[in-house]
Amino acid sequence: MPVQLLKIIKGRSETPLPRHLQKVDLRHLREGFDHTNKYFEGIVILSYPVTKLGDGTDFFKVVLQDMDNSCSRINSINILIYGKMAEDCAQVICHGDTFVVAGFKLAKSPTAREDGRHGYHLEVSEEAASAIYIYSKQRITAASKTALVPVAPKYVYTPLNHLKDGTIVNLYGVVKFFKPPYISKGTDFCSVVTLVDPSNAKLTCSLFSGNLDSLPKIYKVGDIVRFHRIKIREYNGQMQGITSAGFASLAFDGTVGAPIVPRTSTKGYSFMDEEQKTVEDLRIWAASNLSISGPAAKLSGVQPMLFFDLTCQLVGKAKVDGSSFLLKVWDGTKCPYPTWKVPVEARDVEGEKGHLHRLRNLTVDILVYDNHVHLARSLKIGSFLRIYSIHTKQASADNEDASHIEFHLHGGTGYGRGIGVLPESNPDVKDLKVFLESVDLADSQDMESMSSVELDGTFYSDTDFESDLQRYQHLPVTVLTDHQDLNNTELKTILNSTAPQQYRIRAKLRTYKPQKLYQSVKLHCSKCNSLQEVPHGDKLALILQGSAITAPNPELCNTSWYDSVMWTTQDQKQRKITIHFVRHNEMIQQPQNALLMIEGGTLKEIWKLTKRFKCVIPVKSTEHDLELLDLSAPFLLQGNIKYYGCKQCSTPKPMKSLSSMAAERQPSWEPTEIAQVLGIEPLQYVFIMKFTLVDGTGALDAYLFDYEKFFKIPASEILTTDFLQQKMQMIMNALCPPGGKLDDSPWLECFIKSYNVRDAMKHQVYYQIFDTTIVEDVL
DNA sequence: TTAGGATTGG
Repeated sequence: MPVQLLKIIKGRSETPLPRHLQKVDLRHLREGFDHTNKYFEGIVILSYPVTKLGDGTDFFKVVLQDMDNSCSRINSINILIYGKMAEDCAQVICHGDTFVVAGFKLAKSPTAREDGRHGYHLEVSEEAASAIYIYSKQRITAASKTALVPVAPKYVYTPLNHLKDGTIVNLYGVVKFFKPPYISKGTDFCSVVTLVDPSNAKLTCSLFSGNLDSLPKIYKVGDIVRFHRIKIREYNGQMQGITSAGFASLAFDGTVGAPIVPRTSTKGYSFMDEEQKTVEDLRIWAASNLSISGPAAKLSGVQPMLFFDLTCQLVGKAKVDGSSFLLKVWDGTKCPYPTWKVPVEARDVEGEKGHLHRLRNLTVDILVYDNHVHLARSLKIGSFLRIYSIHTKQASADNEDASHIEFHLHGGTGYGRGIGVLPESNPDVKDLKVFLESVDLADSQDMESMSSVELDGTFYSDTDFESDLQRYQHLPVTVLTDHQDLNNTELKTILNSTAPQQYRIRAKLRTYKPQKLYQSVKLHCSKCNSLQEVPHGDKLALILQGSAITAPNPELCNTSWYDSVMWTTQDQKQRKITIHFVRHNEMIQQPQNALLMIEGGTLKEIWKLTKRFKCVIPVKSTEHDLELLDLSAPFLLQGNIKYYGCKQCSTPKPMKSLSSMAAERQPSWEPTEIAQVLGIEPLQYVFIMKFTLVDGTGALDAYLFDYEKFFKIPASEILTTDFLQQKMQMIMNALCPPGGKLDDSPWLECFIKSYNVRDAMKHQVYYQIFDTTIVEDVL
């Protein structure tokens, strides 16, 4: 077959395909069959950016959906286009185009298990005498918008246990080991990084770049990285990663709950909400699956004859000889042992003389050797460093002098030995700066006499010191968002006063209920003021099962404002599922903006749909209209939030009421608006807790009724988001240390209101916390 | 190309 260039044809009848070509069905793609005169036709549902392979060949990947088998479990296939055709094709195709490929080569798809597409992919290139015909975009047809074919993210990330030799992949991982960038024996910088992920596989990567900045900015074990276009090779029976053309990386702090700020030198990188979730999930996984050593060592805590990583500031530096270089650093704490001073002339030390003198009792000399000299020489005075795997060497026993310790950074890169420069934005640097500024140099001068040997255990560890500091500073962990002008009132006075009144108080949290925090989340109707439990998933599953018994009414399919797709499950149950896609401007909206209604879906199926589509509404058919299910089920699912309506205050309307919203210029599908047009009084998620507060004059139970202001965590999201649950637990542990004495508890500053509750039998005064919030740095 | 994790010399 001759090489044919891409053709764009307006209507398919205008230029028919060559007559010798016969259409082949997805189901009939088999190895060993002769596909020479066959062509495959499908709809473009996804395409990826053109990339270059290791050898410089252009590469373009397109995913096609087979319209003849759109209801089959596997109805899409990857098309890999190489060389000139890749670029030609990428320039003209659009999502939704009809795409014909002839003269393809069939090969096993290495990604079939992950992407759920056909077990084979089609390879297309000029060399293989392939031809591609693209029919310009037509109005979306029913099958392509079933969009159970999801519009996948732009990048696919391969779990570490699915890596194949010779592929170029994108991946995420948690750093288990790393060597900070060093100058290799070749022409580039090198960094070696070992990653792990929840698949429990491990991947060691050798990363090279002439540009230091383009290597991943990893500062500690437990950091999370995202690599794009890393080449996978097999080496000594194990998979290995290596930089390929176009390699790019992002790195993130691995601390659960820390802000997710990508560290990268790449401009214009893509980073979606979904990827944010990936990072947070990996953090949580790593927290319980990766042993990350405790808080970093300080000079005050060094042990002789060991290796440690030191975060410090560079005060001075000097050349010693050809193979060693001196770094004078401090971290604000004092090393409890006498330390070795490297003999160099004071005039040969680069650094601010006055500063060097003032800090002389707090700085230590670190001698770095061989391959580290070059980098050490380039360091700027005042910069913040992390020096990895410093050896604390005790002076030899036969030395007549008093024993002292020496700090060496030996040559080589074993165990990640090396020097990393930390940016000012690094959280550890921020902490260190604050600490350095607080150091009273007069103290360290006085301590000089104590420095020889003080090993009787009277030194406080840093954690003791910090918790003491917090205890004595009396800084409250909650603050008022208003009423700053009020004075504090003692709890005794409040308890002896009549209600209703408002007070500012300063108290400690003795205990709280419920202790199981998930039990504190309820649903509240602001109209009738009722509270109810959040329905359990099992209950919802039952309601959905019940509604699936009602067969969808075909007359309610494909109306003026939505398009419907109906199919029957392949399993024994032969369940009928119908999805109604609401149209806007005669078009189905992009999945992330689209609203759909589903009949007969299971909880799992609905859950999956919410990952792709903005809004999902479970419905059932009646004789004349689609209707909401029983209000024990959510009237709407959006993201990972289920929205419920109040049974007492709602008057549900048929679904056609929604058509007016669809006709709006830009339907926002806001839950409150949807609720309104459907006659639903929405319930709000709320935290309800009882805090027992004490201040030395009395004890008072105050209720917390909080949508999200107090904890800065939306009550609506906590039940479905692990890391928010962890965060809330950490906040409560900070407010009320478990098992701790009251002395260890921090102060809370709160605004409370007293109010009367009377019934026929009795009268009681209650208290509620208002206008109060957790301080930013409580964790 | 370089490194391919796996301390300890000066």
